[in-house]
Amino acid sequence: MLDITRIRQDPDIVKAALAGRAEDPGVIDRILAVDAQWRGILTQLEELRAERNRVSKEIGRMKDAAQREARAAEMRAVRDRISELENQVRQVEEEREALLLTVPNTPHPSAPVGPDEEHNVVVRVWGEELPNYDFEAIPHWDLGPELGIIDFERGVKLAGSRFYVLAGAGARLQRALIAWMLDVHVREHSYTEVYLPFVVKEEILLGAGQLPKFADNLYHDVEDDLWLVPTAEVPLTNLHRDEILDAAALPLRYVAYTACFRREKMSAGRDVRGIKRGHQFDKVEMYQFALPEASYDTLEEMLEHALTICRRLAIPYRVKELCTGDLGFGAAKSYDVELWAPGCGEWLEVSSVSNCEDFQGRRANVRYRPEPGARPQFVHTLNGSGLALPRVVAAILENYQQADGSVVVPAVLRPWMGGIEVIG
RNA sequence: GGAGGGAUGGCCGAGUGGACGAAGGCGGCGGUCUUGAAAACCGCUGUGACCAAGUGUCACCGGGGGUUCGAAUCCCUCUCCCUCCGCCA
Repeated sequence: MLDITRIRQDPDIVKAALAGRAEDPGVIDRILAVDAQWRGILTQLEELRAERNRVSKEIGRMKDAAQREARAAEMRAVRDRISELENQVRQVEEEREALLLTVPNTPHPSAPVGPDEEHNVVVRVWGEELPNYDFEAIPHWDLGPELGIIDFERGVKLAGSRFYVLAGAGARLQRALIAWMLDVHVREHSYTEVYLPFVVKEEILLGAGQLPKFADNLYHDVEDDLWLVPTAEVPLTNLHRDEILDAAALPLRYVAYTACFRREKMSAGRDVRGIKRGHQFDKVEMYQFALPEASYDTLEEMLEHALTICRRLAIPYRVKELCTGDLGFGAAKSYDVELWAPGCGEWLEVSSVSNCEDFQGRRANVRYRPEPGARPQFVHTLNGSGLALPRVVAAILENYQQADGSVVVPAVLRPWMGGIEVIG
């Protein structure tokens, strides 16, 4: 959520920033109009409340019953007027809040400007020598079933399209990746591992920015009004909801494994083959609560943490800086990390690392106190996949395949694979 | 799921209709004293909002609603926590 004070003070700057996202800047004018209305009503309301408080105290001190009743009668009218104004204020406030919740974050000035993903900028490429096979690399959706480690038919039987079953060494490989990534981030990158609920309340989705705009893409349990998490970022953002953190303790670093659930309504018909885009997938997520002055250093650092994983898997990757039109709703600046998959001939997005600045901190009310006695400020939050599992599995299968159809297990994973060196 | 008991400031804990944004204690910060520290004593110590920006006003005692001139206090409701029973990985 954007700061209403900032919108009041610099509406044109905010509008210009949103224009870069191909977002309708007219919403800012509507917010300003409702805000002005809200302030007008609030001023009247508070004046009346001040009068009521003053006179009520007088009444409490009065001895004469008739005089007392006369004043009380006057105050009954004031009370009714207050009640009317309270309803109006609440209504206008809700309207303002509802509008504010739909406005995306303003991009950082360093984000490349452009309307869509065509304008993202590749900033780094690693692994110049793409694998040069003396056989034709086949895609994971053929390789997996042949090895008996990915079962699409039975996934569909159980849960419908976009679900699959991992079996044997395939399931083991995914579990090994999760355990290994968590260990690397905990031991080498100083994150604290947390295990989180996979379902959350509506207000938690609002805090992270998935609601109210993206309800279509979420699974919702109507009976208990709980939502399946689309990413661990959602509960992590709210982990310190309504808290004032100790500035000396920042940054706080968390890493969590969760399953992620997405209805993929917006991507219907896209990426239907393979395990690239399913309704359920596993992910190891990095998250940091940072001081505002440090958050852009933190962003670079988190990107490195994700790239460390890629490099140790020895799979070629590239890093893209997202342009203003392709940034996620809450992000001010993002990098995407993609692994090369020679079988399907695609770069697979395995990580997105973002600085949301104080956008989520304000929505989830996570603050810190800069100095003892100083006013609390909103923290900056950063999230980054470290990494998203199915696509890493796909990339491993396609990069490590051999002419006989078997797949070599990457050296770093063997201790987590019970020493298995080859699948097949 | 059934029965009962709770929810007050960073923490503990008073407060059953009017001078209560809230006693007291602990913790924290500052000071006096001290070579230094401790002890003792003194002072300060929640969050947010609005504007006419002031020794200003308003709101907040789990959430929401109600009664009243006036609610931490009375009523309704929801959530969460605790105890006992049932069920269960």
